[in-house]
Amino acid sequence: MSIRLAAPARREQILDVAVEVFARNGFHGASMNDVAEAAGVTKPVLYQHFDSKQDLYMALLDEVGSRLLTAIAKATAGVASGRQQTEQGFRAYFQWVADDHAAFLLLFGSRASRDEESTQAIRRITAGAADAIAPLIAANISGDHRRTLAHGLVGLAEGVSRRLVEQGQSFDPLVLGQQVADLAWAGLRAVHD
Amino acid sequence: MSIRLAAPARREQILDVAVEVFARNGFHGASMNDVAEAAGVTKPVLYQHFDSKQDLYMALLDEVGSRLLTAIAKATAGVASGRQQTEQGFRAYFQWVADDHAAFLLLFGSRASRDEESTQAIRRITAGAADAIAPLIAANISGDHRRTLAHGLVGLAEGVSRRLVEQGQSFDPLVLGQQVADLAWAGLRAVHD
DNA sequence: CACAATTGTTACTCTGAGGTAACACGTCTA
DNA sequence: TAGACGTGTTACCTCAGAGTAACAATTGTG
Repeated sequence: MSIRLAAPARREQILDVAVEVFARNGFHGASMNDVAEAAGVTKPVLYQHFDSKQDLYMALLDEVGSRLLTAIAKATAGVASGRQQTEQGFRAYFQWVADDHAAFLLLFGSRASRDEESTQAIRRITAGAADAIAPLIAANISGDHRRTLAHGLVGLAEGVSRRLVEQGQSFDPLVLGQQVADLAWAGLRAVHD
Repeated sequence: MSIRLAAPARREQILDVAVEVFARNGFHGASMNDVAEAAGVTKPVLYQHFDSKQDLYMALLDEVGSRLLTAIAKATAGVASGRQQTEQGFRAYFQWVADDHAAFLLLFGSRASRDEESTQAIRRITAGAADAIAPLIAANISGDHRRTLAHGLVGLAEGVSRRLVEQGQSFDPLVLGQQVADLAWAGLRAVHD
């Protein structure tokens, strides 16, 4: 028998290990048994805390995604200039990636398998990030077009991060954030209609 | 009994419909029965042409990915200036997306579920695209760092496309390519060490 | 200590789906 | 028309893995 934990603590612990397991093996590649084993527990315990595998997965996406968006929002909150917002936003993004590779892989890694429901959840997250970027485009283009380009910049951060994480390279989020912000900011200035 | 087709024709037809089916439902969301039904045929026929579901999937990724890389290579081949290469490259990318939404979703859509093998295949494709972009960065930075930023620009195109395709929006690849190239080129110029 | 509530395990059910053996139908050639 | 070859179908096997019922151990409370 494993160490007993009170329900809330067990729930947290399951979430913690499940991020790792799903990040490593993907949704379909990881069984509930795998998660249970990683938590040092047996399968029915998981079902005391989550209705289904899907339910567990969604809880993870929500938790991890809101951590990302919150980090970006906090980082850009007190900053006035668009240039600075860009830099602080990307820094927060890369800081989040550096702090928790598994979280990044869960949301954006190549093995993040997705049914309709989780696709929506992840869309909400990227859309949230894009909404933070869209206002920084000065050019006089339509709101929709603006959002499309903003999604491109979210993809930019994603592409950079995916390579670094998958290669297992360590990086300095401050430096990287500044460099990507340089690129992005200059790019944003160059947009015209 | 369905219409009889000669083996090579049947194989092609299966590949054609399988792109659609996998793009719509993802690897795990689509069963071999689904593919067979879409092809107007029964399951064992699939296994006359492909060893396994995985084998079929890999054939699709290879085919579709090489079409993308070839299109980019062709578009940038005869062009001298980096600025022009950037524009032609992105235009080819968006043209490919516009021509075949399903192909894009198969490789980069949110439902492209991936085991180790297909992850590698898709990495090879994005790496190929990044290799085309990397030399365009003028700044004196390390090759590795250069490739990282290049992967970012691949992600840029991916992020833009994903939004447009998932929203079902039509777009002009020439115009979009130019706009994204404007952004990317200005960004690339701004990179420094 | 008694016994209730909570936490955990063993051992199962059941379904979806990948894969296959055996057979049937068509078609082409002699 | 015989029969060989290529193409397709029916009907099955098999197994991983989600989910659960019944039971056991632990902890807290009068």
